[in-house]
This record gives sequence, structure tokens and C-alpha cells, in this order.
Amino acid sequence: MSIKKTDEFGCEPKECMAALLPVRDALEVLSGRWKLPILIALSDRPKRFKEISKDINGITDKMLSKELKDMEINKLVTRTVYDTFPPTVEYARTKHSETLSDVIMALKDWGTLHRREIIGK
Amino acid sequence: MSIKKTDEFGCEPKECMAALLPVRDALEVLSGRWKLPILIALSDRPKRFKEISKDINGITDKMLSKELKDMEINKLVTRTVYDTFPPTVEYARTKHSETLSDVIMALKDWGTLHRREIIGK
DNA sequence: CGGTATCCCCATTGATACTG
DNA sequence: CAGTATCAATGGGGATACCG
Repeated sequence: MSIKKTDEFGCEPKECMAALLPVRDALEVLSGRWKLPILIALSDRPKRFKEISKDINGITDKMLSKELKDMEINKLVTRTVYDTFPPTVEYARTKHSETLSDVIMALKDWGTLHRREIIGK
Repeated sequence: MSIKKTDEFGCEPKECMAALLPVRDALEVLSGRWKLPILIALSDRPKRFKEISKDINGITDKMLSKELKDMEINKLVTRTVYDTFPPTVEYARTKHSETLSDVIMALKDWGTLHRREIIGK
């Protein structure tokens, strides 16, 4: 699990630590190349491993497997195994993952502002 | 500069790409171990290199130098050189860096919610 | 004081092959 | 189908030393 401990931060005021910890948790949940594409791939409906894999350009099985495990631990996706042959495994977004949308919107808005600031115009 | 290009994303719907790009820009600006502590260190007043270094536990000169350069490129801090001997260099937060506060709040709020979700209770 | 220059480690990611 | 195993590459970050 990706919950941080306080001594990983280089800032002494106690209050800032208290604020920084959850910020870092949130950043970690969204970090990396694949987590957002996976959430997007699952946003219309639940999907199977290979379906997700095909929807996401360039991801390897290993990465998809690892990221899905992480996200399951973080309760962003559920993994459901159906007892068929060949095996059927279905991944779906959780309610909890939907609470991320405000954060993602805030990131999108600021990112858009930032592009204007950096690129100019 | 850390502006992303569209082909780095594994998701085909055009609209999702358009949304994901600024999200990734924003995440990149906040990513890494030191950027938030640096912003916090500069939040009360402008500071010199060594002052920041002392305020942030565990950071090396190399990392501080590199992060400050990144943040200057991203217009989150300004670097002002005073022609004295020995040299005096002062770093300060920009107005633009203050527009980050909404994002950081959103991250903090979601991170707090997430901790409750994961750790339980 | 305010940094660079070097060297090095190791964690993350990727490529490829294989399996229950 | 839904992954795991193995190995190789890449690069972020740290330790240390040095410089204008």
C-alpha cells in the first residue's frame, strides 16, 4: 500500500507535514504512466484483462497486471473472477474511484492554465 | 520543460487525450520528493539557497539546484541574483505558483478521504 | 555562497518467453 | 485467457568532491 510515513518529508512545521501527507498519497495514486489510462478504459463499462490491454496503447501485460493490483489495493478497481474455462476476470471501477473526479478536474484546469502560462499566448 | 506530447498516452478517444494532457502536466509539476517542500519553504518569504537547504530535511545541493531550475522554468519560483561578494541569490514564489493552491487543496482533501477508505474507520 | 562534476546505486519499467 | 518469470535497460536520486 502506498501510505506515506511522516519522516519522508523534509519540512519541520508540524502542520505542513499533516497537510503534505494526504497530498502525497493522492499524488501517488495518480502517478505513473498507466493509472489514468486504466481508469479511462474502465469508465464506460467493466472490462476483461485483454480488453483493457487492447484499449491502452503500449502497455505490457506485466505493467497492466501490476497497476491493476495496485489499484485494487487502493480500492480504485475491483477484480471479479468467474469460474469458467478459459478463465474470465473482470475489472471494474469502484465508487471510490469516482471520488477522484474532482481532483482530476482540478488538475486538468490547472494544467490548462499552466500550459497557457508556459507556452505563452 | 515538462509539457507532454499526445503520443505518450495509451488511450485513443481524442477527447480523453485532450483532457489527459493537462492533467499529466499538472502531476509532473508536483511530482517528486522535493517540489512541495520547496514551495512550503518559500511560502512565508523569499529565501536564499542555503536557507532553503536548511529548511528542508535531507535534500542535497544537487537536488535543490535541479528542482529550483525546473521550478523556475515552470514559473513557480523566481531567481534573483544580487551583485555582492560573496554572491547572494534569492528565490521567491511567483503569483503563478499560488494558483496551485486549489489543486493542492483538492489533493489534500481526496488524500484524506482516501486514507479513511484504505486504513478503514 | 551558490552551486557543478562525477560516480554509483537501485527501483521502475520494458521485452520476451512461458504457464495453469 | 489471464497472467508470471526472467533478464536487461533506463534514469532518478544520493554521496562526495570540487569550483568561481
